[in-house]
Amino acid sequence: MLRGFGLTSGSLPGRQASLTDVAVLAGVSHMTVSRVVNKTGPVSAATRAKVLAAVEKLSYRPNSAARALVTGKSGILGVVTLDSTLYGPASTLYGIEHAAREAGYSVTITSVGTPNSSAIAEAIETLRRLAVEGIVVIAPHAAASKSLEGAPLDIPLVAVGGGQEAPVPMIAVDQADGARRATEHLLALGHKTVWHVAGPVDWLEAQDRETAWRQTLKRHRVRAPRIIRGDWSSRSGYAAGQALAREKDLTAVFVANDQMALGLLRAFTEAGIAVPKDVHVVGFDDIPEAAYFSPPLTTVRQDFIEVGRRTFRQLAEQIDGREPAARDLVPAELIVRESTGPR
Amino acid sequence: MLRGFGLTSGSLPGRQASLTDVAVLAGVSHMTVSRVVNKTGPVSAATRAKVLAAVEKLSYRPNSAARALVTGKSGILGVVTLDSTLYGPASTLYGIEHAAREAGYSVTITSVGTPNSSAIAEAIETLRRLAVEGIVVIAPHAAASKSLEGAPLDIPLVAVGGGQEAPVPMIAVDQADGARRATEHLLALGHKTVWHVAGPVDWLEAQDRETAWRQTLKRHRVRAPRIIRGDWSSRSGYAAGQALAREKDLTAVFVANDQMALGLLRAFTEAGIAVPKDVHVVGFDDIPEAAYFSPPLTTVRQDFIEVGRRTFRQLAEQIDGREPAARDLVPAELIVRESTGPR
DNA sequence: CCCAGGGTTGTTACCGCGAACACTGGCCTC
DNA sequence: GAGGCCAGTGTTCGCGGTAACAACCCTGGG
Repeated sequence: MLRGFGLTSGSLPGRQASLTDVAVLAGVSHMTVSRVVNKTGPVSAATRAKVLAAVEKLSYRPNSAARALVTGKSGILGVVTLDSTLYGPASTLYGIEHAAREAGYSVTITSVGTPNSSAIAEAIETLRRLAVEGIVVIAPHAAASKSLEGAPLDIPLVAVGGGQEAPVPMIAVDQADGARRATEHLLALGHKTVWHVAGPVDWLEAQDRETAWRQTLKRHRVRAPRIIRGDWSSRSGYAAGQALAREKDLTAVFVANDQMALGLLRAFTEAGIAVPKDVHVVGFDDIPEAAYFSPPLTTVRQDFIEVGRRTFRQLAEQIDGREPAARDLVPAELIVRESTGPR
Repeated sequence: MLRGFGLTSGSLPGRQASLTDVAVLAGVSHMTVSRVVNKTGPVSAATRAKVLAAVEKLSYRPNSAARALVTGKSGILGVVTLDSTLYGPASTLYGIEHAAREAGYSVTITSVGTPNSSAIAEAIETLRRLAVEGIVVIAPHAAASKSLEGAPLDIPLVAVGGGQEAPVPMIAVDQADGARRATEHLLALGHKTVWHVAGPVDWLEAQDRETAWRQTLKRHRVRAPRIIRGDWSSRSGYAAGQALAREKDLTAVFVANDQMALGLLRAFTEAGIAVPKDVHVVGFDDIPEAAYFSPPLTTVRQDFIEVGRRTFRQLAEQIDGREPAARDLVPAELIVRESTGPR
C-alpha cells in the first residue's frame, strides 16, 4: 500500500503532471480542470468525475510557483527567530505554525544567531525575496526591536515580545503583570525585600520584568537590593546563586527565568542554603521541567501557544487589509510550588 | 536611516518592480538586467553600473515564484517535525536551517502533533505541493519510520533519527554507542547491575537505547532488571523514580533522557535516596541544564548541530543527483558529572 | 417559433523570469 | 582583406497557472 502518497500507477513522464496534461487525458480544456481543482465556477458532475479521475491517474499536484506568479499570493509566511532552543521562542514558533497551517499558509523560518539590526534586516530581506505574504519577528531584543523602526511598511509585519514601544504591531505575554505577581507573591509571604536575578540588559523582556519588580517594591515602600544579571542560562544562574549566597539578608529571590533559577538552586544547595526553608525562589516561564526541580519551582507561566495563535491572527488581519490592534498582551499566571512553600 | 531595508526614494507604483521595469529605466533589455542580477554572462562595466543604479532606485527584488516556475527549482527545503519543544528535534531543526541557509536554501516547516503514518504522509504531501526540492523528516518514531516505507521516491528525502532499518537515507546520533557508553560507565564503577528507565516504546531511539543497554549487560553477564518505561517527560521520570525507590538492590540507573532523569532525581530526593551516595544516575542528551541538576548529571551528549549539518549535506547530494550514503551515524559522547561521582 | 438567460465549457492573454539562440561589432589571424 | 571568434546585447519562447471574456448548449416565456 502506498498510504496516501499518491504514487499510483500513473505514468512517470519524468516530470510532474501539469493542468494541461490532466486536461488532455480528461478530454477537456485546462480551465475546466482548474475549475474542478479549485472548486471555482460551475462544472457538471460528469465532467468533474472525468477530471478527478485524470487528476488521480497522473497524481497531479498544483504548481505553487505558477499559482503564486499569477495571483501574486505565495501562501507563505516568514518567521524570523533566534536559533536557540530557548523554551519561549520555540513554543511560540509552533503556535504560529499551527495556526498558519490551519489557515492554509506555510511557514518558512529564518534564524538569526545574534539579533542585531543588520542580522534582522537581512533575515527580513531574505524572506521578502521569497515573496512571503507576511513576516513575524520573534526577537524580544532591544536591538531587534530597534531594527524594526526602519522596517518596510509595505508588507504585513508583526513582532513577538517586543517591549513597550515597539514600532510595529506586537504580541507578547504581559511581562510586567507576571513580574508583579511574582514579586507580590514573595512580599505577601512576609519578606522584607525581594532580590532579583535579571536577564540580559539587551532583552526587552528582561527589562520589563526588572522594571515591574522595581516598581512593585517601590509601591510597597521596600528598598530594592542591587541587581544580579544573568544571560538566561543555568550557568549564569549558578554564578548568580554563588554571589547571592554571600548576602546575609537574603530571604527571597525572583529569578527572570526558570533555567537560571535551576542554576541558582544548585548553587544554594552547594552553599548549604535550603529552599524554601532559608530562602524562597520564584522563576519565570514555567518550562515543563520546573515542577521537578529540587524543590519544585514557583514560577510565572507564559502561554506561548496563545501568543502564537494571536500572532497569526494579527498577521492575517493585516494581510486581509483590516487594521489590526497595535498591541495585544496575553496575561501571565503565577504557579505556586514548593520553592515558596512553608519554611 | 533605513538600515538596509531598501525602501529608498524610488517611486512606488503600487507593485514590486519587475525585471522589465528595471530594464526600461536602465535603457537595456530585461535579459541584460537578469545577467547583472544573477552574475551570469558577460556585461560591460558601464552597463552593469546603469543597471545596478536602476535596481537600487526601484528597490528591485527578484520574484522567486517566477524564477521557480521557469527553472523548476524553488530553493525551498521542507522539514517535517514534531510540534514539541523537545531539545533534540528543536536543535536538529536549527542545524538544518543553518546549513540550508548558508547554501542558499530556505526552510519551510510543517509540524505534526502525533507522528502517525497519515499525519506524516499528509505533511509530506503539503510540502510537495509547495514544490520543495527536498524533504527532511524529523520523527524518530516507529510509526513515522514505517510511514516512510511507502514514501515517494521521486523527491529527495532524508530521515533523521529513524532507527536501524529506515527505508530511506537516514542520519542519526549513534544511539547504541551512547547507551553502551552509559551502561559500561556504570558497570565500570562496580555496580552489580544497571536499571533502565526507557522512553516510549514507539520511539525508535528509545528502542535503540534499550537494546544497547540490554546487550551491554548481557555481554558483561549481568542479569537485566525489569524495565521502567516513561514518555520523555520529567513527570514520567518522577513516577519512575517513585517506583524505583521501592527496589532494594538499586544502585545504578541509566535513564533514557535528561528530562526524565530530572524527575527521577526529584523522586529520589523525596524518598531520601542520595545521588550519588546511594545510587548513580546517568541521563541522555546533555541538555544545557543537565550540568545544574542536583547533582549535576552524568549524561550522553548528542551533537544535534552536526546531525543537522549532515542531514542537509545528505539532502543536497540527493538534489544534485549524487548517490548519497544510505546511513550516517554521529558518535555520542559520555559527559561525566557528579551523579556518578564518588559515593 | 424566436429570443433571453443561465449553466457549462473553451480561448486568449498575461504573470516575471531564464534558456536558447540571433545579432552586432571590433580584433585577430592567415 | 575575408573569415572567425568572442564579448556584449537583444529577441523570442514558454514554464503552469488564473482572470476575463467569448461561445456554446439548453430551457422557458412571450
